[in-house]
Amino acid sequence: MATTLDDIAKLAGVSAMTVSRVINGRHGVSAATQARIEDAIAKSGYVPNRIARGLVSQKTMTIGLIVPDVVNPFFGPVVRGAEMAARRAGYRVLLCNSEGDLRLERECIDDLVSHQVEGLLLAPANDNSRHAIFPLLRGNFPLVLLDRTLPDSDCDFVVCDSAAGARRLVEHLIAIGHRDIAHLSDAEDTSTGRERLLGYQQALSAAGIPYREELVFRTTVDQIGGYRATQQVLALNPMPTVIFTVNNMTVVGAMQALRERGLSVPQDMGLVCFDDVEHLAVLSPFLTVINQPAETLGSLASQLLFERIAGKAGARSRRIVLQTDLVVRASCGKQSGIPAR
Amino acid sequence: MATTLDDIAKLAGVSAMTVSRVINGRHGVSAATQARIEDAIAKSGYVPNRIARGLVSQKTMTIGLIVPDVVNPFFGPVVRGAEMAARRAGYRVLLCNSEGDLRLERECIDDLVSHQVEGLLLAPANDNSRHAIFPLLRGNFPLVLLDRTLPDSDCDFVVCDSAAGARRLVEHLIAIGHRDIAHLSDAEDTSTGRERLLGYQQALSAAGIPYREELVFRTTVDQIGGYRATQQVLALNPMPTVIFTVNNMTVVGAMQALRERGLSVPQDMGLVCFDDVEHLAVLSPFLTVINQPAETLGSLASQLLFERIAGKAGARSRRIVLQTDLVVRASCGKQSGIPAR
DNA sequence: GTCGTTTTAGTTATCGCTAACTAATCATAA
DNA sequence: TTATGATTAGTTAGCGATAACTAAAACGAC
Repeated sequence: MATTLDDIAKLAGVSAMTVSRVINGRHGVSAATQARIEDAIAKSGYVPNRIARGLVSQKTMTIGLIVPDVVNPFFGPVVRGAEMAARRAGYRVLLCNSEGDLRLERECIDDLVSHQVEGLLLAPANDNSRHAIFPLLRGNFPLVLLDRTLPDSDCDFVVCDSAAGARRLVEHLIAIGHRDIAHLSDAEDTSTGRERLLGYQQALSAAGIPYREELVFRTTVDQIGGYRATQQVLALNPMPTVIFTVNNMTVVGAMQALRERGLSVPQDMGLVCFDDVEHLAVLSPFLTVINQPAETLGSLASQLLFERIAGKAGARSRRIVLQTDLVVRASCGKQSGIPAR
Repeated sequence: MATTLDDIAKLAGVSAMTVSRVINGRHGVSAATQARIEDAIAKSGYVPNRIARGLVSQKTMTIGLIVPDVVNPFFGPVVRGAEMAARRAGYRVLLCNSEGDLRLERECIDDLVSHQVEGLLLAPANDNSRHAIFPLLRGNFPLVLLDRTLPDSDCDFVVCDSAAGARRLVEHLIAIGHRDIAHLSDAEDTSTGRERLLGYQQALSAAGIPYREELVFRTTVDQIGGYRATQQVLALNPMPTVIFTVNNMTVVGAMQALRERGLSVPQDMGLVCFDDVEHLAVLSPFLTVINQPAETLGSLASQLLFERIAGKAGARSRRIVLQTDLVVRASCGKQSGIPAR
């Protein structure tokens, strides 16, 4: 296991350099010597030490990927897309889970840089993540943001068009007759949250429906946040007819709160959200959602990153905005007969 | 960005060794010098190179984690559990997605070893994964298997009691009146598949119901496998009254096939499986399942691994078998009034 | 004031590997 | 035969950090 290049060299009766040449497929080694060395390598189960190689070549063949929540089904495909693209480029992915915590996220960034990743894919926790990436940007460190953009940060990114998606979703709600539409938004410290709120407002405005501040609830974008915010929604009098939650975690909490109150969807309350979930979509297709191309997001971001690492990217930052799909199912109520997809 | 310890040393007008001492909090540096060095570090944004440090100390502070499918919601919590436990121990996780492919899995293993991970968590693709780990076991490389065991491999592992889980699930099906129970099993090349089949047989046998080979369908444990196998089930005459699928991916394919044939669950056909899915469980709790403690699986496996890495584990392999929960919901039919959980 | 001890800082070698150079061998051409 | 080049293999140095040792001050005790 712990064999080194020198061990192999001794075993084969040659110098370390000759072994290195064989391993890296360089010419300048006779067939006989090569065979002897390959034999020794096979026998000893030798595996080259990439760490040492990386020290010399300054290439570690790893990139870092930081996501706020690996359990969120949205990030599964993102990770997969990024990982596959990385593999195709001969790279490995160091994955970190920031849990949406800024301190942890910063720790992850420092740690990954310290591990000499050649580039970083970051799905930021929130706007304040920008402070952690400023040093990277100053140092021209290859970095691609994912899912969310950051203010004041001139940087490559791949995101979805949250405003357009939200607008389309709310337009649909309006079209089927909803007027009082509650929105569970995040604390307005993420680009996605802001844009989804914007899309919500735009759709209302286009339909001539006044925007009512009291129908928008700030929450953490997790299950418990959705649960609490929904309790607030249910305290309204009169209640809205539908709830639009900012993502697929809040919608779970919302559903819990609705069920606790004995309200059924969509009869008593409509419920729609951002992010589709594969299992749910097939096994119980009832939630009307905006579906984001998560795997594409991951693989595109990887590709941008590798172009940067290879120095093929130029100084200007590249901004990729992917479009989303409206998937109408039963949970929005009214036209509940509309078939899935 | 590319600053090194030597750069800092020059900046502060000291030797590299003195800087190293400050960074590692060793004593033997005067307060004045220390302040000067810390100043230089802060100004330059220097981050120590762990790769180089690892070369000297032979500790990279990384472990590898190989899962067959990051998109499978079962593995999300597993990854999270492993990652969090690793962080608590000061380690980082190199995540690889083997896609259930043996060649890819072996590549991942070699690659991770080559990256000098100090240990490896492996959720094996199937029994043949054992060939890839034999060299590791021979070399006493810290390794913990996860989710599945491997034949002929004396090795730490953390798995769930699949046989007991399947037995309990099928016992329930029998108890509510099912007699013709189809089972979508895997190709009988994984411990989980075999044990779930065993549990199925045990439950039948205990109830005096003869085991019928023609009700068991071998399939790949993914969506398309579940889809195809279910088509075969539906070709049977007479059809069984319920389908028990080996995991949460096959159940999705099964559902697709049922829907295509216009069959509804549980009225026309019961459907149950291994693995719960958080979103599904809350948003649309209708699938009767065996729930596995996935996050615990991940964090326990990590803990075992760190004990091994620290040399506190001893020669004997530790075998941890976690118990599962039966969650009865509507999809198994008959007693569809039973509330969720 | 001398000796010994402690504190502070610098030197050297090394982790495993490779770039760049050098040395030795052999073949070929003038 | 000697010069010229091609081929094969070895040597040296260095990637960035640290362990282990050494050297130079600084301090106190007698």
